[in-house]
Amino acid sequence: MPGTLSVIPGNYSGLPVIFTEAMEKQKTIKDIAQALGISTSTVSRALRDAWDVKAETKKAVKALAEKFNYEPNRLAISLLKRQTHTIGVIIPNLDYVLATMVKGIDEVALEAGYTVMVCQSDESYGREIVNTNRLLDSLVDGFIFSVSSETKVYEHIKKIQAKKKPLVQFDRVVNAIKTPIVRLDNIEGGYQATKHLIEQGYKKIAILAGPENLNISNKRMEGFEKALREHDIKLNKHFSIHCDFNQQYAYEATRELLNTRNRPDAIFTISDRMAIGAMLAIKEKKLNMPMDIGLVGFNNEPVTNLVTPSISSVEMFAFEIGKAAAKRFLEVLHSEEDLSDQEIVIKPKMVVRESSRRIPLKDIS
Amino acid sequence: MPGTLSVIPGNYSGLPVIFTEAMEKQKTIKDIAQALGISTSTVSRALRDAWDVKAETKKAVKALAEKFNYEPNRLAISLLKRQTHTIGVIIPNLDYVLATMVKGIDEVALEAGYTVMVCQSDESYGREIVNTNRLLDSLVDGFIFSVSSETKVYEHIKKIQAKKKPLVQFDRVVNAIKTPIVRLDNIEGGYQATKHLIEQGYKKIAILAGPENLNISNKRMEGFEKALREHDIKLNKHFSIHCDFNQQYAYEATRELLNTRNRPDAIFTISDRMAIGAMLAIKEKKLNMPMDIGLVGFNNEPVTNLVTPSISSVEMFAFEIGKAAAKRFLEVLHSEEDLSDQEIVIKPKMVVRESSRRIPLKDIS
DNA sequence: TTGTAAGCGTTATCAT
DNA sequence: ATGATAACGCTTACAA
Repeated sequence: MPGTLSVIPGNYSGLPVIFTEAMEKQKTIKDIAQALGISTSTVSRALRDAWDVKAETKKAVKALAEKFNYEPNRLAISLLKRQTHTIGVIIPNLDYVLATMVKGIDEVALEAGYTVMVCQSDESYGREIVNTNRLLDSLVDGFIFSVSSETKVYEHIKKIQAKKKPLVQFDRVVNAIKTPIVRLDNIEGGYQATKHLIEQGYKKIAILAGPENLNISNKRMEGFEKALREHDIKLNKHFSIHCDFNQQYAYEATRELLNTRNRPDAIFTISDRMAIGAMLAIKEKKLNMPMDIGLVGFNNEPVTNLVTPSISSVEMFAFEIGKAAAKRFLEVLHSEEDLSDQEIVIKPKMVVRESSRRIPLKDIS
Repeated sequence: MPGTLSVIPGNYSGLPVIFTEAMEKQKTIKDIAQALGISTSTVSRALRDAWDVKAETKKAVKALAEKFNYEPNRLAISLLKRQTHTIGVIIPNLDYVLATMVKGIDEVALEAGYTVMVCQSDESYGREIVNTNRLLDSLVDGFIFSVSSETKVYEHIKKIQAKKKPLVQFDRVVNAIKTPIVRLDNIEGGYQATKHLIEQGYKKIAILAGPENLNISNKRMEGFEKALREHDIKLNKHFSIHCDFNQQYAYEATRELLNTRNRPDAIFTISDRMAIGAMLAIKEKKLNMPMDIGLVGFNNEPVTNLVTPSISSVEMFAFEIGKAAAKRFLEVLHSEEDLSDQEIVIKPKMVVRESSRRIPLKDIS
């Protein structure tokens, strides 16, 4: 919908805005100054406990400020200081993983006195652009960014950089854009999952990856291939499938896979939602997990524990990634050092559950 | 943590902020005016296509604006106009339901040219206050609010009203605060769920409700009681349980329930997460659903379809509620009418699944 | 058709 | 210890 992309600066809605009569004006420094018969600059200094203000004056000012219910106007300060103490967060959706990451970002930002503006793009490239522009002209101090699965052109992201706004990428990152990055070690994640399946005796392992333009998709697949190579398992082209990042597509892809003559004996999906899709197809075929077929997902979402059989998955420490991203952002903002070639890489952890445990654990009582 | 509650106005982080040398100044109207040798007011008017500007001048101004990559400074405009085109959204968490509602809010807000600032309080009263204050002094144009389960005192919300900021409550609303409201018909939801259980032949129905201070909790229970009354089932005090709004507590409460001599033959939980908790306890007891015991949840989250047996649940149309809340907010903002005694009430819909279907459907082929 | 000037609320520089 | 003034970037009477 290209129509919605064009934004008329300054007049977004077209609707009239009513200034309610009753709306009592918020008191300002000027009001205090007037009431006290002193100048605004003195008030300003008194309020901020400047050393060169008489104690007496300070007390009077503060008392009146209290009484007036005075609150400084952030807008005015922001305009003057050219910083809004606001972080723009662009994310592709609000699913479990991203929501968890946002919580992490939130926590750190709050602590540091920053407010977070979260814009979710619904995996739409167009909305991502709109959101970026909105936040850009809301004058956020910078961005913490995770691209949508649809995004293949990065002009809007480059625009952030052109405006010299601090920018940190997290989770779904674009390597073509040089910024500080906080992400999972996705190769390792794919590797761990696949290695685990191999160790459980699975020989014909398929992978359901996300769209090809998505970095995390390719990296997890890279880890998958690495594990196969290390164990001298030949790569079967038909077992490497790119499909859309959701349950339905994973279901369909799995159905096709299971209908081939030489069907896989294990499936690794790069998200838990996809694992659920795969599981539905597997159940439909009346195949037994983990005996007939193994299944491993990714993200370690709560749902993996709720289904039967429970689904093995790769824990990605979403909350930690969020926190790290926010911390890194604050560092970028407050340091002169160029951190744009630095990556913070979080190690994933394989969590084994019923869907892929053929060999019982011996060392558990 | 009362420490984090105190905010020093204007200096939140204490950290220094570096103005990068390379940071090329964003061009302003003044720059254009200077370059063209005309006044800023003419530029301002030209940019906004005022009638009283010569076509020629307009063209020149616009061309240069383009070339300069000019973008109006929202902060300055906001300061002048006293409105930020920003909506503050306060929510207790980012779980499925709220995330879905946020999507709805987002969609409407985006369309209307508003940017949304979402602050999630993690069910913490303290964080809710901090967030409210932050947004308040970020000068959002108003609030769309849903209280945390911990919130029992409403001074921070009253503060919003004292500042005459438009305020719409949605989903988890507080009746003590008089505002426009958008919510589910929770009584009806509780009623539908319970009536369904009764119709399936369950006689001893328990309810796991959330905390008592939560409106939705009490309303759903009210519906529950209404259905029982209508069917002449006596209320058993021990079957009405208030527990915390999460899986763990629901699990524990259910365990206790099932260990009583006269255990219930059906459980209605007012959220799906709680239903999951209940289900775990039921499975642990090796009771069969729906035969030995029936289970109905609330929210109709995707997970209800993924577990075995699938869980019956009450669909609450979260996305629609979000959209309606945003629409109502815009109405409040743009109209002089007082809408604060109006409620928009969305009707829920019972979705029957395996966990409570004892009587097979006849009219399905 | 264009320019001047005041103002939004604050801070900072320089006088006094 | 305090005040006057300019500045942040923009809009808008009002004057020209």
